[in-house]
Amino acid sequence: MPGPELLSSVQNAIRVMRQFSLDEPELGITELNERLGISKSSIYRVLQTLCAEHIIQQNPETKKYHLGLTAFEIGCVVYNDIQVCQVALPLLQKMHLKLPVVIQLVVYDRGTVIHLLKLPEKRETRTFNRMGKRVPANATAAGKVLLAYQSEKEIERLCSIGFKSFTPNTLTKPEVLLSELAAIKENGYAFSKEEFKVGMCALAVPVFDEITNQIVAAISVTGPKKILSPAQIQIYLREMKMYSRLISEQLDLE
Amino acid sequence: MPGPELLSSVQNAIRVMRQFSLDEPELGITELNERLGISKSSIYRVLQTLCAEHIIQQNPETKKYHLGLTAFEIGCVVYNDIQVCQVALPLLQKMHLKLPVVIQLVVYDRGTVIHLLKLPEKRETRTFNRMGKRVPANATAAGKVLLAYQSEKEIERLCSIGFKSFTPNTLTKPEVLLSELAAIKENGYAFSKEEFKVGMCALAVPVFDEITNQIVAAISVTGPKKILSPAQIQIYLREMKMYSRLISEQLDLE
DNA sequence: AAGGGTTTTTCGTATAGCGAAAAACGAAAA
DNA sequence: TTTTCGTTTTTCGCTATACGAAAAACCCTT
Repeated sequence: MPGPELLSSVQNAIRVMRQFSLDEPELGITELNERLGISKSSIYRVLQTLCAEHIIQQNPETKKYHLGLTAFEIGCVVYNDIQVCQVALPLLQKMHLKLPVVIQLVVYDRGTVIHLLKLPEKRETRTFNRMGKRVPANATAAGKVLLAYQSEKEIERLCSIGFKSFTPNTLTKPEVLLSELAAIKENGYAFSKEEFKVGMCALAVPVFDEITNQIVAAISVTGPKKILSPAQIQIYLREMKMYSRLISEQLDLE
Repeated sequence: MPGPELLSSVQNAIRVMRQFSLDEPELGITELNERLGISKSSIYRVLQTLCAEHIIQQNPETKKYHLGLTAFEIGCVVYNDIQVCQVALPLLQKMHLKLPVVIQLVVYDRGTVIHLLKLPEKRETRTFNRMGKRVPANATAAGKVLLAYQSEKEIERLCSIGFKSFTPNTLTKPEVLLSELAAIKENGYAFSKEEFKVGMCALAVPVFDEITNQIVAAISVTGPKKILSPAQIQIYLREMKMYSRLISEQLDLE
């Protein structure tokens, strides 16, 4: 395997783009140089090129750089491509009317999950933020559901890499995780009790594609410990499973 | 001004990324080669590089390429950066409860406007799609509002380039457009009667930053001709102006 | 006015990235 | 099956390109 040679300047450009995050939306050349170890001149040229296309924009005040509207535009194309978002949003909004808790839709991506949608605990609250956030699959209910239905090979691959821990409850031992995944497939849902954030619990169910039988996403409900009492859990699960089925039904209709 | 030299392979990569759209989410090497006039080998190498980072993914069935989750992830960072989205969404949702029509939030970008949010005519409908869509500023109500408050220089620049027409009603003549923009600043709102799509009308008001007094976005209400009767327009405007003010007030609080 | 921190620019060199063309692949037709 | 056509990959030299180091310009802060 020669591995087709990749374009190093494009790789640099991508590495630069990925440095920007919610926590650090603005970065200067020196910071990027330190973080990436790419020479300042290269960083500068990469930024110039990305700026010319408005993938990145420069703040004239601070001289620092941040992601621009073209990046947003491209990201939206992906979002609109992802069929399950389009189908799920109106349905989950309906569910949200009945159960005004934090409802999320997430997909699997190489050992992590990415948030596609997030409905807040109450209407009116600051809402769809954290869309696009990536979290590890082993530490969340939705992640575990998605993991449970991945191929053995993929699961093994992740086990061989190892898992990060976030709270004392995070599942990191492969043997523990594997039996948990088996149980999840058995029950059709996953529960996470403070495995990612202390004090927070979550419940998740899979969403399948009816034709291929592949898992395409997971729906999760998140909240503080007390919200998810055993009695409540049953109520939530009922709704979640129903909406999961509704989404599945609509998935291949178009 | 020598114009700092830009990285051609990065430029190629960007041009490739931008080819993907809602209408053509999947493209092959040959198609990209035809559209961009870049040699197939270069296209191939660019795609390989982007694939390695999951900016683009290859459909193993068709061998064609489409934008990937990393592109979504990056786009979301931008979205979450844009303060006005975060502030406006819950407020516009409230407005939407009172007025269940199509409500949009858009920003200006070099002669065009980009949709940040779109609330559908009714709850439950397929909703936030068309986020990220780019439309010309001269042909929509929101575009005209945003244009009205741009610098003279910018407006002149656009006039010198010229405007595209979409319907018989589209404003393309600079002198007509300029007097329209003056009227918009006078009235504090813009109206578009079938200037972009036949049968469709729209109403838009500006959203300002209270500190800088700069225009940061526009709120628009769109619908078929009959929805926007003169009497209705007054009702809509009242609400729109109120919510615009509410958004402004919250903008710099954080 | 001077200093430390930036961001830009310059410059020579090595190599990365280019295009043309050949090879491999794959689906559909014969 | 074999052939054909339209893809996508790979190969291969050459040249232009993108590289890093270091110098220059800039810009706040003191």
